[in-house]
Parts: sequence; structure tokens; C-alpha cells
Amino acid sequence: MAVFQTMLKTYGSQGWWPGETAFEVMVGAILTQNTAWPNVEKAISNLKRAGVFSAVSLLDMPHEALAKLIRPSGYFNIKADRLQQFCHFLQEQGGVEILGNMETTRLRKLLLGVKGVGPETADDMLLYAFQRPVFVIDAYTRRIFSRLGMVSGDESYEVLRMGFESALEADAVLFNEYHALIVRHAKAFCSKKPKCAGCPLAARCTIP
DNA sequence: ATCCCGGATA
DNA sequence: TATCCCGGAT
Repeated sequence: MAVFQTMLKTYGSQGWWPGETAFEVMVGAILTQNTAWPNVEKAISNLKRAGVFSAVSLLDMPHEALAKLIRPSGYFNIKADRLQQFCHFLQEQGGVEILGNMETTRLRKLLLGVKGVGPETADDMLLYAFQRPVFVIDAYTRRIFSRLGMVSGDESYEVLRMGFESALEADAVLFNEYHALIVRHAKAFCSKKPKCAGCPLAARCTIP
């Protein structure tokens, strides 16, 4: 059985970012950079509770006030800048709806042009906010698939992304579930210090 | 290679 | 106490 099917059977559907606005997904994608998700949720609920959860509000707000609200997500000074840069980008482009009508390749380039949005964050946005069939590569993907012996792990981001995308059907629903399952599996078994006992992928793995 | 940084977990 | 976290810029 393929890796994806094994993970899906083991963990079930992960239901990532259900019923949330594209704006919220994109804000979350920035705030979660090198940060555990529960801390991001705190930051986002702070923004909502303060009634500033919109591009215009975040832009109008002083840097210090924004940094204070997103403090739980860590890197708050840097991320306050990144959020405001991103909101400025949204205004400049004419809003989320305009972006939603763009072709994926063009939209990806635009997102990568925003300071603070790197390849993983851009692809998180493309996949989870705009439902585009883009395969997200992260540290978990590198770790799991290098242990499985399917990649070396130190390939460039683009090489890995292309590898996954050409090996799979270009399906946003599939990519959405797959990346979420990769995260789940990395936490459950394939952590830095692997917990191989009971691992559902042990039979395929290079780790003794 | 280093910095940014709080919060959960071990 | 140390490590890690749905990274990116310098």
C-alpha cells in the first residue's frame, strides 16, 4: 500500500483549515513559521478578540500593538512586520478575491515576492487558502521521506516539490490531506528522535 | 551560520 | 533545564 493510503488509514482524515476564510489561513501560515500551532491559535484569537482581524485593521495598527497581540506565536516583532507587509500586499493587489482569480503560477510568484513569505508559506497559502494543487514541502516531509529512503532530504525545495507533484495526481484535496498526514505522522512517530515502535510505515523504512 | 522568540513537552 | 515547533531573512 502506498505511503499516503497507509497514513490515511492509520490517522484518518485530518480536516485541515476547514471552513475558514482565505485571509485567516494566510495569517495563520505566516504566524506558524517555525512555531507550534497552538501558539498560533492564541495569537489569532487575540486578534479576533481585539476586533482587528482584517487587512485594513492590521495595517492601521501601530507595530507595537500588533506585536503585543501576536506575542504567543513567538518572533512577534518579525511577524508583526511580516503581517503588515502581507496586508499591504493584499491592498495593493485589490484584495483576496482578485488573488483567487489568478493562475497558480502567477499567484505563487506574487506571494513569493512578499518579504516574509518563503516557499513553504506561499505553498501553504496556495493549497489551504486557494485550494491549488501545490505540494507543500516542510522539514517533516524531508525527514519522513528521507528515512523511508525515497529522497535524500537535502534537495532544494523546488526539486522536492516537483518530485512529489509529478509523482501524484494534481489534486488539491489529495495534497491537502497528504501534507496534514505528514505533519501528524511526524509528531506521532517520525520525530527527530524517532519512536519506531508501532510505526505504521516501519516495514518501508530504512531505520532499524 | 545566526538571529528572531514564546509556549508546550520531556 | 533543554529541545522543538506546520521558516525566512540577513
